[in-house]
Amino acid sequence: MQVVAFDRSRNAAQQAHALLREWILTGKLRPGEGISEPSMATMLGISRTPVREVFKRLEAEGLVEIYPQIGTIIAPIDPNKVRDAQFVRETLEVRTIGLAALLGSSDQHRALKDILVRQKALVKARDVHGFMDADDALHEQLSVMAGHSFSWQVIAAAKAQLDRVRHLSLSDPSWLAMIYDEHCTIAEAVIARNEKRARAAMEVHQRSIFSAVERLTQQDPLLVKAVEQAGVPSLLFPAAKETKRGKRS
Amino acid sequence: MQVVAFDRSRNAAQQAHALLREWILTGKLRPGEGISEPSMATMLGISRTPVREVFKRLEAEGLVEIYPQIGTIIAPIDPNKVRDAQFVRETLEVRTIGLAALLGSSDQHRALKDILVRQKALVKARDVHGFMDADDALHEQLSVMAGHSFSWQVIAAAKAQLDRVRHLSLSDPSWLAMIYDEHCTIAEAVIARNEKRARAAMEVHQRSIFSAVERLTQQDPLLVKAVEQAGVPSLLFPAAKETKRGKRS
DNA sequence: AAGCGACAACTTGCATACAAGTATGCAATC
DNA sequence: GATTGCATACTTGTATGCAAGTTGTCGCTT
Repeated sequence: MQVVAFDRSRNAAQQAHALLREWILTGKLRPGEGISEPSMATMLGISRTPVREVFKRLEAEGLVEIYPQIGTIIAPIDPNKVRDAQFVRETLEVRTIGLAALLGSSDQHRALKDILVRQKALVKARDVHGFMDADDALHEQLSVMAGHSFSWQVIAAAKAQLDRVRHLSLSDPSWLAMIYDEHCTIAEAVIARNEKRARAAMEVHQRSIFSAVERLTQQDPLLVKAVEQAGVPSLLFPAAKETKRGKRS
Repeated sequence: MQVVAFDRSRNAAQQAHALLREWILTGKLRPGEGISEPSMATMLGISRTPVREVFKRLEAEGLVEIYPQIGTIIAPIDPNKVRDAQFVRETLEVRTIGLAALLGSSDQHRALKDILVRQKALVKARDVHGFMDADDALHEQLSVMAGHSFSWQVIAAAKAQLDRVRHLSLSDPSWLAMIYDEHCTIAEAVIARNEKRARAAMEVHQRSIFSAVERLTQQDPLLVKAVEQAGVPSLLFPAAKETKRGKRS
């Protein structure tokens, strides 16, 4: 029960959301693990209200599942949900990259290159966290270039599901280099204003996730929601810590 | 300050969310109008906590804007946001309809026809609310047929933005018949398993929104967020009701 | 020993009180 | 008359207490 220090002068709920989201995406909180509002509140050094707000938001993002009067768990990997997230992201980003290739200005091309330079350094430093931030920045920049900056929010929500699977499936950060290479290919095509090649490169980039779910299903089946099993939450609390259930006073 | 009766045995926040969302989409709560957690709580006969939860959720859906320590307003129509919602919805639904045409089973074809029969009656009855529900049901069914049922949630969020503009722009429900006709064309193509025709019909269906924003901009400019104006919330409270600001006791 | 009932501890949902910040109207002043 | 300072009532953010429901364990009964 480690207490995390927060900046009291800034919004507690936002900070807590960013933190928990990162913990879930990076696997520090594992699928199926039980969490609760009071325990998380004391852990973060805040009250239940902002924690509750964060839980609701994470539920909307598909990262936790709340069972009223029972408990809350980190959402297990649902292959169907991942498939659909992949569908949403690929569909939007492939069309986005086409527009970005057609509409991007040379200023925006420079911004793209800057991000890639930053990413190159982060790959070398094995900084997974920083790389994922830069990854988001790059894809957001592409949405801006396509003239649909708001659609990035939709893409980001879908991307979170996929990033989580990738992180759980591949603990070794060797995939950073591969993604960086794909980014370079995409950026080249965009800067060359070659719509067709950009779309093809983006498709390759997107499809590289496919195998991760299967790998995860094999190496750690407990994290994956069985297709027929509707949901038996009580069976998914293996990480119940110092519980005091049943102990008479 | 009318008090709304809630079913106390069911989730208060969910009911309140459905209600407010409908009020916003149908224009009962107009863009720019100020709302507050306490006043809405007393109006709905519940406490601030579930109301606050609803406000946060509506903010995530882009239907309200929360300014801390200042107030909350029904989100003005942001042309850029509408454009991007249109982009997201069109991109996803056109690809979805193609898959639905290829993959739909005859059982699902029957379900599609059933929805259309229901819609026909609702058009005749001028039941806008019921029609919009059936509209959602139809588009959700298409997502299911395409094998991506989860993506409906994304489409629905974008669709809300567009439905709101349509409702504000066209108070006369004559557009129901037009939409119904477009639905019939789409369904025909899907049942005929004609992917290309289905996609074309869906594109037509989607593009019919475009003119609505411009019409709204002309007929009621106050509802539309000016492009250069970053956001002056205090100026957007023309509907401040029986305020007691400044009255000494 | 096996089955069953009661209870304790936990969960989230809701209500309410307090805290911090902001805008508005009034009043005093220049 | 215009401006500045201040009091007041509003806003959302946070903390906490209570209520309703579920689960698992203990202990009694059979």
